[in-house]
Amino acid sequence: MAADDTGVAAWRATQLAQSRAQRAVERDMEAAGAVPLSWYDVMFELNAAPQKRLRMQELVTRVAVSRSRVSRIVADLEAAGYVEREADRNDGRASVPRITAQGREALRRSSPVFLKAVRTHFVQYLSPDDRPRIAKAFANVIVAHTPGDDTRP
Amino acid sequence: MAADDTGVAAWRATQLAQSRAQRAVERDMEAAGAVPLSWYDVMFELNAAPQKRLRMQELVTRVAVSRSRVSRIVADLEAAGYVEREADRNDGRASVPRITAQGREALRRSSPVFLKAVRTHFVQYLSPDDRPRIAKAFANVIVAHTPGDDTRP
DNA sequence: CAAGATTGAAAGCTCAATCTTG
DNA sequence: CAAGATTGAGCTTTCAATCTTG
Repeated sequence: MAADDTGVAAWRATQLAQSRAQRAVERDMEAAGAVPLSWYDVMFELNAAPQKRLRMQELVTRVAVSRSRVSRIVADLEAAGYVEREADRNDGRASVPRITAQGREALRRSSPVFLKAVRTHFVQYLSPDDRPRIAKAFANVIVAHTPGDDTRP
Repeated sequence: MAADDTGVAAWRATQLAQSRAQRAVERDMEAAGAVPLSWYDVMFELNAAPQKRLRMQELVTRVAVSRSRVSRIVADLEAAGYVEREADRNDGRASVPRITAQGREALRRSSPVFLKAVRTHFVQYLSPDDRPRIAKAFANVIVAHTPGDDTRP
């Protein structure tokens, strides 16, 4: 039990730091007239993808919200003109959102706000050593919770 | 900008790892009939406090949810008999929840479930070196977002 | 009138059910 | 009948307004 202390401490620190920093970033983005953080995350992933598009399933594995939430965010982005849905030639079930020129423009405008907010509220407090270390450590947690790797019923 | 890469990578990894691990822990606790994670967090902090009690304001600085959310959680805990509210002799405005014997019992029962879930879904994937390092690094983020330290209008 | 705390209204998010296609 | 995705219903969380006390 006592041997778990540092593990539980890491857990609690992660919860607190993440929730506080996230709320601060969201506030900054709203105050600056940027897109909401949830929109930003989705558009960022689409923009980084090979053809500026991703199947919904792929998208879900890259962002921190549930499948149904992603559906609604993409619907909102589509209504805003930031995303268009394409069909997959090989699989009619799939829905493949792609970021539009307008969407890239919105992303471009929001990007400095996002980067500054993340730096101000989060990155600034981590030593340069810690940054890649944290990214790498958490990558292990993430893959463990990514469908396909797990022992699932 | 390129110099920020590791910082942003740390940000994204933290968001993903935290949200996935938290949902997994919540599922395990519910499946095992333990108290919800949000209840557990609040009761844990009350139990760790000097007199097994804490002013609402103090409590808010120790958990990862908003002031109003803590109000509602404490109300629910009170309804469940896990917490009682006391008045502060020196300040009639304050509300001072204290964990009851029943609450401590519930905490005791849920504790192994919580610890196992956190180990299984989170701690296990961090190297023993990383654990205290992450806790320490994020402590800086947390204090920066704790009222009183900040330059606030 | 400021500070501690609660509450009403609304937004965010998820689960389970559903729809569609392989 | 399984897999990809969306949707309806409902719980969770927050924001802003309110109530109470210093």
